Amino acid sequence: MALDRKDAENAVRGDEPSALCPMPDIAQLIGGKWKLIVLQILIFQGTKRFNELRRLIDGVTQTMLTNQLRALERDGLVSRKIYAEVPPRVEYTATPRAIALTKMFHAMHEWWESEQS
Amino acid sequence: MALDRKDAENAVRGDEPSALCPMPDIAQLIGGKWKLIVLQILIFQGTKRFNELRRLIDGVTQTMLTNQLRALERDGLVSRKIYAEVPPRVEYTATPRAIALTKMFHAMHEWWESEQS
DNA sequence: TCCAATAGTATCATTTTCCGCACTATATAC
DNA sequence: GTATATAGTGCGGAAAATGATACTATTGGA
Repeated sequence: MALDRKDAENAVRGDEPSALCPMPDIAQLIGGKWKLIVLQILIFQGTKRFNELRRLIDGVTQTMLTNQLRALERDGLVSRKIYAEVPPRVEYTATPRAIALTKMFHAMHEWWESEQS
Repeated sequence: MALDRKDAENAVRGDEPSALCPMPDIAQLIGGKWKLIVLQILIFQGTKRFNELRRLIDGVTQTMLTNQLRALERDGLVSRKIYAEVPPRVEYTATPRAIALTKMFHAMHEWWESEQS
């Protein structure tokens, strides 16, 4: 059920927020080649360890996965728990801040599905 | 109102779609430094001409704006109408496919707002 | 006659992002 | 004693994205 132009313009003038939040700032948080994929997995499949993510994400390198996870952690979107074991174990979990993105993922998903028709 | 972990996991197992659509494909369409900004403007503020967009988007160069608009047009997200006038006039409009992203923008907006608290 | 405005294109430079490879530590298993 | 697994770090380079600059066409107006 696609919205038409009228709906879209109402979204600006009505009670609804205008959705004109700063995209560059948002891109800073969830942009980049792997961040959305990582978040998608952690949000919808729960906690994962480093190498589990590595295996789930096709084509990601160790370096990049580390980078992106560090950035997500810095921005409070994932939490990192280290277990003092050998071999080492590190688990990554989506924070509430990340889980609040669930609706956005669903909206994206619906959009994507409607495209495939 | 942030969702908790349980909600997130239910989203996978319940009737809801899992929201595990391919992020790389989506990034192809709406990734890039300027695309989301352009779409945001065209969706929520309606049709704009080239130089209007240029003035609205802080820091964008002519080259990049042309690039991104061409890419969006190729992907059926904006339509381009040329008026045979002098000086030339070219108007860009969000297509229904782009307007269907409205919900996603709203979800992003809500998320962003909830962050600022 | 020359400048202004619009919507570009072409070319090259730069910046940012990303990848490959080698390297580390540790304890357990063989 | 050697190999294995995990979760990394560090370095250098390639590739992709982005930017700067100069150029085009047209015509109305000073």
